[in-house]
This record gives sequence, C-alpha cells and structure tokens, in this order.
Amino acid sequence: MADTVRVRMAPSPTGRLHVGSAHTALFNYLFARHHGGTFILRIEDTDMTRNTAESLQSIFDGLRWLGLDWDEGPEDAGVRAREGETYQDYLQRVLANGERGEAGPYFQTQRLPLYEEHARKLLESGKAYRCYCTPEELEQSREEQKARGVKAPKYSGRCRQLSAEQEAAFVAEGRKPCLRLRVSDEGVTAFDDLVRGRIEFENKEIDDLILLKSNGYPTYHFGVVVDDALMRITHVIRGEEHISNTPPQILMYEALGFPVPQFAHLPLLLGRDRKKLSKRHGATEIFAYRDKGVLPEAMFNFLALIGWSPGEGETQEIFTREELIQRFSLAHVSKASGIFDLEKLEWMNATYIRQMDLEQLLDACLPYLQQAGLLPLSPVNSLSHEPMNPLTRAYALRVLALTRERMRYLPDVVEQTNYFFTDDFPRDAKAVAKWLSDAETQERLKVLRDRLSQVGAWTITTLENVVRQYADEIGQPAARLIHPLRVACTGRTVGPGLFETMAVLGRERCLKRLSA
RNA sequence: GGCCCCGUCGUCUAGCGGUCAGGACACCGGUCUUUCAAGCCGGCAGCACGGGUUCGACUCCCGUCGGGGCUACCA
Repeated sequence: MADTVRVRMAPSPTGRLHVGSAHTALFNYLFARHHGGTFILRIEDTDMTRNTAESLQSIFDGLRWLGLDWDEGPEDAGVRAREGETYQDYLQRVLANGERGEAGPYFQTQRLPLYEEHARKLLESGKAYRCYCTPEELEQSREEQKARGVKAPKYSGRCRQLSAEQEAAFVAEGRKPCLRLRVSDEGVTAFDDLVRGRIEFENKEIDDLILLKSNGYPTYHFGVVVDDALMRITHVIRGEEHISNTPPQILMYEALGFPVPQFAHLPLLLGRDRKKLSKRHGATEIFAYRDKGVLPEAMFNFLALIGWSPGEGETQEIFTREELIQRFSLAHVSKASGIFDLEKLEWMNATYIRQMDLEQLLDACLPYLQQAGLLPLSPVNSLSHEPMNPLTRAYALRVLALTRERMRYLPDVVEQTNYFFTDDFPRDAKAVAKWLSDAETQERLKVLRDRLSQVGAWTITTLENVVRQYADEIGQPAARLIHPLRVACTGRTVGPGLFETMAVLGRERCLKRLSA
C-alpha cells in the first residue's frame, strides 16, 4: 500500500451526535481500519453562534461509546464540559491537552491563518475576488432574477471586475468584503464517485462561491477543501447530501493547485416517512440509544448493515467489529437511502445480550441493578465465590445466565431479575389469585415445602425429583404443582425453568417464600 | 422551479443478461416445553410503470412516475 489511506469525520459541534453522523463516522472508520489507514476527527466549528460545549463533548463521548477511536484529532482526555460552560472555555481546556497527530490543529477555529493564507494566494492569482455586496443586496438580486423567470438565480457578478477606485469607494462606505471564487461558465466538472460512478455538473450551474465570509471566517466549502487538502485526506467519505457540493469544491482544489481526493457519497439515513432523519422521527441522537440500553456492539453492527452489506450471497447478520473491518468495502455500499428502523436493532440487541460474554453482560447491567436498589452501589465483591450470596458476582452471573434470553434492552434486567435479589419483589395479583388461592393448593404447597426442606443437595435434579414424585403420588400432572410453585417463589407465571430458578434462589429463600 | 442522486418483499438487503428472485427483521402458523423467552420447521410478502436493445431482461438504454438532496456570508 504505497499511499496510506487517510479519511476523516468532520462534524460541527452544533448539536448532540446524530445517528446519521455516527453512521458516516462508522463507514469512515471501517474504511480506514480495513486499509490500515488513518481515521481523523476534525471539528468544524466556524459557526460561532451555534457551537456548544455539550455538543463537542457529545461528539467525543458518542464516538468513543461506539468504539470509533480516532488516530488524529482532538485529545479530550476525558475533560468534561462544565454546567453552563461556553464553547470557547471548554475548547480551551480541551486544547490544553494537546492534539493527536501532526496535521493539526484539528479545530477549524484554530486554523484561521491557514484559510487566510490560501485565500490570499487565490486573490493574488486572480482566481478569487473581493465582493462588497451586502446580504440584502444579494437577496434582492435573487428576487429580481426569480421575478424575471430565471430558473437558478446566481450571483450577479457585479464585483467580478472592480477597479481599484470602485473598491476604494466601497471600502469608504464602510463595506466589509467577502471573498468569492471566480468560476467560469464554460465546461463541465466531473468526478468518479466510488459508490455512484461518474457524476457530471455543468460549470454554468456553479455559482461564484464565497470562500471567506466578511468576518474573515471561512465558509464550509473553503474550510473543508483547505483542511482536507492540508490534512492529506485521500478519500472523502460523506453523506449523499454533499454530492452537489462536490463540483464547487473540486474547483477550489484546482484553483489552489491541490490534488483532488477520491469521493464516496454514502446513502442517507431516513425516517419512517422516508424523509431525512430528524428530531421529528423520535430519537436521533446516538445517546438516546445508549440510554435506552442498547449495547454499543449492537449499534455498531446495526449501523454497518444500513447501506452496506457483505454481498456475494452472504447471509450472516451478526458480525464482530473485526469481521466488519475485514469485510468492509465501498464496492458494497448501496446507493439507495435506508430507513433507520428500530425493530431490527431491537432484535440485534437482544441477540447480543444473549450471546455476549456473561461477565461483560454483568458489567453492563450493574448500573441498572444498582439504580433499582437490587444491588448495593459499592462494587459487588468480585473475589467472593459464594454462589448463594446475592451480593456476589458469582450469584449475579448465575441469575443472568438464566434470565438474559428474555432481555431486549439492558434495563430489562431489573424487571427480569428483581426476585433473585430481594424478597420485596412485585407480585402479580392475578397470578396469585389464580394459582395460590384455593385451600387444596395451599395444602399441597405445605407438603412440598416440608419435603423440600428435607432434600440433601439443593440441585435442579433433586428439586425436580421431589416435585414430580409428589405429583405422581397424588395423581396430578406436574404442571399443577409447578405453576403454583413458580408464583410462590417468583411472584409471576413466566420466567426461566422453575427448577433452575429455585436452584439459583437457594433453599433458604425458596422455603421462606413457600411458607409465606 | 432548476440541478443532482436514488427506486428488489412493510423494513434492511443479495443479485451485477438465463436464479423456482436468496437471506434477515417484523408478522402468521406449527414444534419443543412446567410458563414465557430462546431454538427449530413452515408460511405470507418484492423487481414502480411504459417503451426499447437482446434468442432472453430485476440486471443495459430512453421516458414517465415516485422519493430524496442541494439551490445561504449554515455545516
């Protein structure tokens, strides 16, 4: 691999990390890792009015949660945004940690001199010019053009050939110029998109874009081009909404004399109504899913399968991170936008809960158990091997092994396991009424309680033997005993196998519940 | 409106001229079982439409329709 792959994710800190951004970031990450390249994080914070500290932190946290570690970019080192802290203040504290990589700074607001320098070159070579039109004048011009029936209103070109005197006059008026790229009306600008093939635009459709705003800040277009070029980005992998931004950007690369990178435009994530995913569709921030109890591994897997597939008749759906990295290819990225549909995510999350390492699952569930008061906030004694003490990891692991296949999201653990950890668990009144009310059942349970108290080893087999033998004696199907026993021990009619459940609960708790 | 992108089951998708159009989620049956869940078996369901090209089109071309994106001194 002669030239190393360098890709980037370039979010703006104007809102919490969106699943669409995470999707794009994921594809960049997979592409970089697959090729042994570099994944860069750059913060596009040139819109000073909309930046927030919380957004910036959510970018760091969101990417980290998904496991999308960046090779170059900010070094936040876990610095947390303080309550009510301004973006600037938080930025300064993050900056104090230094940055990863040699192509920085990785915040656009820290790169202003770079934009000025390149803008000056364009100005000097005549490829760009100062425009003194005010936003109001531009708006008016657009209106006039529309009124005249012009299909695609463009910049009038009024400032394209200003004489020195005219410029001086504008300056004297107190006007602040912006910088525009001089775009020819002739010819065609085309590129070979890595997922869509050749895409062409007529140059006459392309406006004289603004490079630097009158406040001296770069526009998005100029910022990306200068940064992508200077950071030696080889592949620009971004959302489909940027397709029509690409030709003007290519023109900028050419004007600046930079090599043009490869482009790959990814399909968008849509809501159920096929519109670009937005707040209206419910949760769009990645944290909403984390908070709901989605595992990062499941989200990673799920997101990868929207807009990409392993192809070639592959029917596998569950992939480890490593498998995804190994198989990822832009060639199998689909062109059509996909709907972000939670049903499959739910299934996938449940699948991960069922299949993941039990110890890891316990770690993931611990906070929920603690919040619910089922386990103490102090760390559960990980050294203890007492399997019957509900305060040990050993016990919690046995509980999870039994209950995890009924969980779809992590918080389900509370509802599924409460009766294992406390005697004060909720009881289903209807179940109690149905299975425990009549005198005959009570009598049978008393007999069972006595016999169970006599068994030597409290194991699945011995428990089952006692119950089935008694059922035989009284000429009843075992189910007639099993159901009441379950309600008595767990307060509900559903759950793991009764004997497994009782074995984990232990003799003491079961007998106690049977005498209640 | 203009420019651009896209169009296979409800959803995510495989397909890259000749397939009974495959898989997954969801849904519906059945099975296993002490319940639920999981598992297993089976079912429902799709090439937007119209023209071409071709011996042969889901696949190639054109058009129509539909959806989406862009059209800012936002990113």
